[in-house]
Amino acid sequence: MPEGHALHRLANQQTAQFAGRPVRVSSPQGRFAESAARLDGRNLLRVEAHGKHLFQVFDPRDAIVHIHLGLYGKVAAGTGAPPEAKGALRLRLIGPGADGEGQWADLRGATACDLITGPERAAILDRLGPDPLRRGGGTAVDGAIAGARIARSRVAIGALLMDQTVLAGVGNVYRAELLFRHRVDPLLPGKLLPPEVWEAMWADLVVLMRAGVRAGRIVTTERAHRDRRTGPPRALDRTYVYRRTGLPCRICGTEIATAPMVGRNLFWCPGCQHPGAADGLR
DNA sequence: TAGAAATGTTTAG
DNA sequence: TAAACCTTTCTAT
Repeated sequence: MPEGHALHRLANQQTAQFAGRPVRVSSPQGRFAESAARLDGRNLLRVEAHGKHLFQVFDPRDAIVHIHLGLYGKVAAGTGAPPEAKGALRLRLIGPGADGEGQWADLRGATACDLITGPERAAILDRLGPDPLRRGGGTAVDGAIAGARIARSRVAIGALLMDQTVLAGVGNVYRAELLFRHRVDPLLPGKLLPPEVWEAMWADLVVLMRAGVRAGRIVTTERAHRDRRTGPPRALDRTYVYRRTGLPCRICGTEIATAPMVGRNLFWCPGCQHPGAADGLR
């Protein structure tokens, strides 16, 4: 489930599991075997997320495992004895854990799993826009940096939100939900988005993505947040428009529409999201 | 059992 | 713009 919130959650989890201790590193599938052998037994200093990228920093610090889950990469993790290694298991970490109980984490299906250097990591970070979840991210300054890019672009806001050089961590779900929450037409060119609307969207994104890290999934509906004590929300109750094609809009009843945009399915409400409907323009 | 789709990115043309 | 990457899950047959 890899939008930015999932990677930050994963970084927190792996830091808790392994940081500051020696880690057994292997690649049962073989594809990462050479690098795994070089890392095996070394200390894992920390694990960090930037946008949708994960970095496992080993001692000495110039040895970094760069992971990008892509569309279907997954990490399974647990305590105690790891399960029998089967299938395409790219990377397995095993550590002693803080209390001596064994910790393990298995990576499959990732687009990227590479051993890189500090400068290579810096080059990746250079390509990324501000991340609403980075420490100090979520500040108005970071929001303004992304906002400046948006304000001078003729590209549609629905495309800009997916551009990781504009801002890092938003994917197809947050894109659709954020646009709906602010009643923004996805086709609106960036330069026509009023600055005060972008400010509100950025602030909202910080709140939504932090909630996503805590919950381990994307929940954007007020109703699901309100009802959270009655149990976990059903999938279709968690979103306003994402994957709700043909269902009535929760606000106005219009059928939710879908069409490809930047190679991905975009979902929106034609009744709520049209020119002139955005925050601050009502 | 087969097929499609999925929260993503890079590279080639 | 399309293909490739490579895995799981859901739906249809």
